[in-house]
Amino acid sequence: MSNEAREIYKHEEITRSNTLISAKYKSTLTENKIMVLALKRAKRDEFGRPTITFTTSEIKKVMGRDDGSFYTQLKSVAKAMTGRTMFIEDKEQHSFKFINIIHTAEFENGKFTVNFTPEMNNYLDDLKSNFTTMNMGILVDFTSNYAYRIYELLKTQAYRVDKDNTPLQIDYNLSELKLAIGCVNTQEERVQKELDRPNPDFDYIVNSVAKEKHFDKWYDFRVNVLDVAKRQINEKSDLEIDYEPIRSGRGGKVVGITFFIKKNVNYNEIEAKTEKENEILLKNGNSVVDSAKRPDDYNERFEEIMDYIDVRVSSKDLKAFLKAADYDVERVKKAYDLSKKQKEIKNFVGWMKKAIEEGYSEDVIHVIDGSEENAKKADEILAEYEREKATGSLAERTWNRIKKKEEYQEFLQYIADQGMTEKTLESIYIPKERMELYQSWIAENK
DNA sequence: GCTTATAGCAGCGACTCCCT
DNA sequence: AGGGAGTCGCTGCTATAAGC
Repeated sequence: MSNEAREIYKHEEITRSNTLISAKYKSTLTENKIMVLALKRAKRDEFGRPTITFTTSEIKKVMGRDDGSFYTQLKSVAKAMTGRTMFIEDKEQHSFKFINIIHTAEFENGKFTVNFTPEMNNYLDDLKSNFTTMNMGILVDFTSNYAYRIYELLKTQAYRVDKDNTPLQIDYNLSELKLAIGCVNTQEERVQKELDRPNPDFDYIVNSVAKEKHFDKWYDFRVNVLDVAKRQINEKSDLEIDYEPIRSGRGGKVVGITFFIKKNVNYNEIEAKTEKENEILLKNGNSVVDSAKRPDDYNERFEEIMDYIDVRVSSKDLKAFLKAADYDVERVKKAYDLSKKQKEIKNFVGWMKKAIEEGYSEDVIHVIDGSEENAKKADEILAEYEREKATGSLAERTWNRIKKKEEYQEFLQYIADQGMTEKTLESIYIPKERMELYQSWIAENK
């Protein structure tokens, strides 16, 4: 896809999106990740209500820890999730409202079940399609939810930035902004009532109606919300923003904010990172892998290899190839070309790594393939087997065998019914868990 | 266990603008 | 012009949670 087409596509996506996700109060990164997964995979139960059930191991993986605090943490996550609201904006009426997303989130018998509110039926499909991988990557990168909320708000306007990338000016009433990003508790009955009116008086709501509000002091708001948002958005997203306060009245009270937004010229790198490494992020439940000693065009090199290698391997393995080759794309390609000439490779990943590290030439391979070297080869495979057994590649291979079976297509259909694609399955579950899933499906259906 | 980030509050001098 | 109300900018303190 050309860069230009990518730009157009992006804008299309943004302008369609009028539903945003926000937390009532502070929410953790873990909660965000689980929320994203829940939205992506929710399906309707027998009453037509959207619902999703996670296994313990899946949750643990997403949370990235397996210690004693797991249960306590999950409790707070569940609590925070039930406070999630969706932001619905009616631009013509110049009003907006928040609706609750989650009815209950509970942990019972080793399963974490999230029940969405019935209202969510109207928005779920919209959310699934609008909540793209890119947004997901950016979302989990923000450590401040206000930063993310401000990012979303400004991004809806980003399509108006012209080709010269001159900063686009957007004015916000301070109270309106505070309501929109969740600095003020919009769950309060009176607040909701006021917000539902056409052309609501935001200053009145914030100053006189709302009971719970955060960052009432301008300085605190500036330092802890605006400055943090500016820093994080400029560092992590495709936008570059700045702002200025609008003052009026006695004492020079700040009554509004003027934002200046433009495209972040450094974003290509960030984008590649978020898109390509998302699955690893979810797989490991960790933040993105270390970036030490990588060439500047690492992502281009990675993509080149990803395009080149047709065999299905995880991006983690692809990265390992690249690293083993000292980030030399040609060395990886050469090894891959060679692999295609082999009669049989039992462990593709292991073979590739070795081929890259030891620089197999066609001659060398010839000898190894020869009958007199069979014993040596068998030993190598055995050693490889023992080595890989510990790291899980054995399961990976077993999984690849399962995928060749006839009933695998039926299994795909089954998980599709659960709202999951093959890609999602493979990015969320480790091979061992995939097999467990597969086995329980066999047990139930065969 | 120490550090860092987020959140919130109190106090006080500095500043801005309104009003007389 | 200048007194004063209202607000800001900043320091410093505390609490909490997450990361190292």
